[in-house]
Amino acid sequence: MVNQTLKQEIIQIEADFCAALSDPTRILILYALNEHPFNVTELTNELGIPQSTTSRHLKILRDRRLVYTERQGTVITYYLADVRIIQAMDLLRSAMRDRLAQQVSLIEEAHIE
Amino acid sequence: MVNQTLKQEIIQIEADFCAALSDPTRILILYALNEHPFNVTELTNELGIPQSTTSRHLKILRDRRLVYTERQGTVITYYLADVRIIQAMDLLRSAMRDRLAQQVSLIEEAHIE
DNA sequence: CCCGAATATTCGTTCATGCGAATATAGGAG
DNA sequence: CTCCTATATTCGCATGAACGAATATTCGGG
Repeated sequence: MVNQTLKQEIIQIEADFCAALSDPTRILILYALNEHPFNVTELTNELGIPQSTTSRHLKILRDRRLVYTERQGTVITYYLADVRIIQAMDLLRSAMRDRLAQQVSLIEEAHIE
Repeated sequence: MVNQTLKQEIIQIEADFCAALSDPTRILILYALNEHPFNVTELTNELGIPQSTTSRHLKILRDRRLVYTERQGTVITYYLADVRIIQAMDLLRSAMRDRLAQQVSLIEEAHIE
């Protein structure tokens, strides 16, 4: 059996990976990069937030290998590292939608009675 | 086009959903519930943590509809709400594994040179 | 109605995270 | 070497999340 400490570390890495996804700005960045690559200035304009905020979020995504970069001169272009990240988000989104729909219908039933 | 405020709220809900997944204890709980349902005491023993901690985490998962409950007397059994949650985690896990493997091979290449 | 077991909540503390402004660094042009 | 643009980092602050101990609630049995 696998070392217990190792297992805990893997789970911790997985949690960190998910933590990267638990911020609205970073989700928007990932979905944007899923459309096509962007550089920092473009993303900043796209999101309408300060440049330092964009860079801070990109660092978090970069450190966790959710995105990667290419430099052309002073411009740095960001790419989505793996399409499975978006696939996972879409799965969560569909599960979430069903949970919320169920919740809504329960509320509606309650009103009828 | 969809209301911008509404879009932001949906993204926020999605972020909250992911935040529920960004804690090692909660990930362990979800994978455990994927095997079979557990009640609070069983989960507490399984995880080896204080009972209040288990309940606190379960509340977070419950509020976000990642799990649901059934009561039998004083015992409350927890169920995984949607298998897609685990599917999404597995997708993220496989993407993560590839990123880490790539990182490791880069380090090994650096040693050779 | 009271007790005990199961579960949930509260409390105070500690640690992590997000923010925008300001500042620092890096690279190309001249 | 200097300036300009693009990007990254630092700073102080404010908010949020996790923890364990202690306490509260809920339910069934007697």
